[in-house]
Amino acid sequence: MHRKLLKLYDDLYAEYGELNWWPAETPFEIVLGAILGQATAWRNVVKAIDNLKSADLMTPDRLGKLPQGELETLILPSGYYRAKAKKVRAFLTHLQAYYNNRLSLLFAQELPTLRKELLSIYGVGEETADSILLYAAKKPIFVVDTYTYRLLKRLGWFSGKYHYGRLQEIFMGNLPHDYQLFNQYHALIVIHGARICQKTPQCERCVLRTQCPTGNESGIYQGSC
DNA sequence: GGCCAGGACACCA
DNA sequence: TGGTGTCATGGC
Repeated sequence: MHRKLLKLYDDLYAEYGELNWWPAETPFEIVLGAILGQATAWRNVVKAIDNLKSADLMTPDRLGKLPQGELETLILPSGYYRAKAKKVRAFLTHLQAYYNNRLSLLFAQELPTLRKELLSIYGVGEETADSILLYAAKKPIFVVDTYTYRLLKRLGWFSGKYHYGRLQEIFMGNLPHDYQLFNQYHALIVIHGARICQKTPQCERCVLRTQCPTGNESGIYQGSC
């Protein structure tokens, strides 16, 4: 599996190159993006983030003082806006209560401790916690998402239903725990999946949905849909 | 008009 | 522990 994972990485890297994720200006923006991005097309998340930026609310201090109703209105384009407003609020409440709104203090902890703490916050599940850990706190942990699941299923490297821990173990149990590697690898998987699916959402030949028409082993669709 | 998008949680058996 | 319903906007 070690070699296969590295081969897949090389194929994706050859296709997309260095990506330098996450697409955000600050760690706080990454946290917000991780929450607002739950089960949502990224273009809609960008609209919500832009609204917050335009209102000059991209700090825990200022956003924490914003009334719930106004927060809901600003993040409306990202969908599930009432539920997400509660989640953002829960994170901000935690950050204020225990770290005086300083992300750097929160992130100063060891990975296992920090992960457990993030998971204890309402609205922060495994993927959101790991996205924050990897991209905002720069900890070496592999982020799993639906694209990861589809790709590994397609490649025949994973069977059964979606299971975060099992999917994560495939990568973390067979690759060096390197921050840069995990960062780039997950970014490549998402860019690959998102590009194809955004281009042709209904395409039956999409490698991440059905069978690859070329039958290539890498799982990278090498034709045009 | 229907499908889908970088999940998490509540509830039930 | 696993399965299902709910949350919701916006692009194609």
